Amino acid sequence: MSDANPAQSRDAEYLAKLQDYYADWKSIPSYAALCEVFGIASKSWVKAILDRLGEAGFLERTPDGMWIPTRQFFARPLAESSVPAGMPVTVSETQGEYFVIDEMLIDTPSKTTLITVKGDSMMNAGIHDGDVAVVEKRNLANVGDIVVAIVDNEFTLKTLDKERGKFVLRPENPAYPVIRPQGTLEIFGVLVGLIRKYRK
Amino acid sequence: MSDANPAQSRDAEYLAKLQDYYADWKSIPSYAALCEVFGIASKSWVKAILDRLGEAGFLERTPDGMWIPTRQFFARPLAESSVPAGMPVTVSETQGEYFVIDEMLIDTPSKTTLITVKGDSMMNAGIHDGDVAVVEKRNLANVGDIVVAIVDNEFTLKTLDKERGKFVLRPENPAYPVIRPQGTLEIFGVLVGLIRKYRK
DNA sequence: TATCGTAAAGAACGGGCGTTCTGTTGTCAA
DNA sequence: TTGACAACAGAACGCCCGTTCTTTACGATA
Repeated sequence: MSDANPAQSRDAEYLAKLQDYYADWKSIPSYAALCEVFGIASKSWVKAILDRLGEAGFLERTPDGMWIPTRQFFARPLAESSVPAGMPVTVSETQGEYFVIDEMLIDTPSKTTLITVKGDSMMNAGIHDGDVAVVEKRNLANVGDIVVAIVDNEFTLKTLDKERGKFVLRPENPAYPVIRPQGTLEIFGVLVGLIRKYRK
Repeated sequence: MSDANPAQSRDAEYLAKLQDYYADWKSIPSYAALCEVFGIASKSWVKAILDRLGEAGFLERTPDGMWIPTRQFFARPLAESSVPAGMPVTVSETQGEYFVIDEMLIDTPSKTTLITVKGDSMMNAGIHDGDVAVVEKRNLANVGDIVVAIVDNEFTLKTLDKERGKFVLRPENPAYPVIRPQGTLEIFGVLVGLIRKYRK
C-alpha cells in the first residue's frame, strides 16, 4: 500500500515536468523520451511514475494504450464568487498557459461554428449585439432552445417556440415581432454557448 | 506540385474527423487507429494525408516524430450574422477570419482567472447566474468598467461608478442597491470576457 | 547486523509502429 | 483506347516501444 496521496511525493516534480513538456508539445512522449524529460535512465521507472500519475487521476489511457492528460492535468483555477475566505487568490503559480475554454464550449469541432450576433432582438436572454454565438450545426431542435434559423437568406438567432402546432421564432425583446414562417422552417443550428469580449 | 490549396479537397473531411477525435482524446492516434477514424484501410494513405495536413500547417511533428496539432488546428471559422448572401454557410473556405477562443479572451494567462457568477444583480448587463466571468487581475479600473471587487470578504461583480467624487459599485438591476463602500474600495480585477454554456 | 521499503538501473523480449514499395481501381482527357 | 493521375489497398521490413523481470544502491528501522 502506498500512502495513496497523489502529488505529494517526488511525483509532484515529475508531474510538473510533464506539464511543462506538454505545454510545449501538446503530447506525451514515449517512455524513452520521458527518461530525458524526467532526468532518469530507466524506462521501467518511468512507467511506474506514469502508472501512479494515472491512479492519481492526472493521466488516463486511450483504448489503444496511449497516455493522455485528464481534466485534472490542466487544473485551472476556477473560483466561485461565493468563496468567502480571506484571499484564495493563489491562482496556481507558474505553469498554466492553457485555459481550456475551447474544450468547455465545443464538443464536436467539425460541427461547431461561431457567429457574431447583430442587433438586440435577444436582449432579454442576455445576448447582446457583438456577442459571439457558439453554434452547433444541426437541423433538429427542441421547443425552448435558442436556434440559428435561416429566414430570407439571413441568419437569425431566436428562441424556438410552438404556436397552435406550428413552429415560430420568438425574439427575447418585446420591441420585435414573433416570426411565423410560412412553409417550412429551416434551422441551421442550436446555440450551445456564448462568448463576449469587453474592450480593454 | 500539388494544387497547394490546403483544406479544399477531401482532406477537409479527414481534418474534421481528426479534430473531432482530438476533442475526445487529446491525442493523435497511431496510423493503425487512424485507419478506423478516417474509414480507410491503408496505413500508407493515412501517412500521405497527415503529410499533406502537415504541409498545410494543421499539424507538425515533435523532435521524436510524433504528430501534434498546431494553433491553426484549433481555429474556428467565424461568420457574421449579417452576411446577406445566398448561402455562404460553406464554413468560410480557407483562411477567412479564423480565430481561437482562448486566445481571443485571454491576453495574459498568468493574470487571468475564471469566476462563476452568482445571482442576478448584473442582469441588465446581460450577465446571468451561472455565467463564467473572465477576469484580469489588477487593482486599477476606469469608471464604467465592470469590476470584481472584494466586499465583506466576498467577490462581487459590479459596474464601477463615481458619486460625488467617491467610487461606488453599481449593480445592473434596479432590485439591488448601489454599494457605497466606506473607506477604500478593493478591486480584485476587471471583467474582460464572459462565457456562457447552454445545457444540451 | 539484518531486514525492509523506496528509488531507481538495466537487460531481455515480443509485438506493434512507421516507413517504403508495389498493386489495384476509378475517372477524366485526349 | 490509351494514358495519366488521384485515391486508395496490401504486403514486407526493421526498429523502436512498452512491458516484465532481475539487480543495485541507500536510508530507515529494529
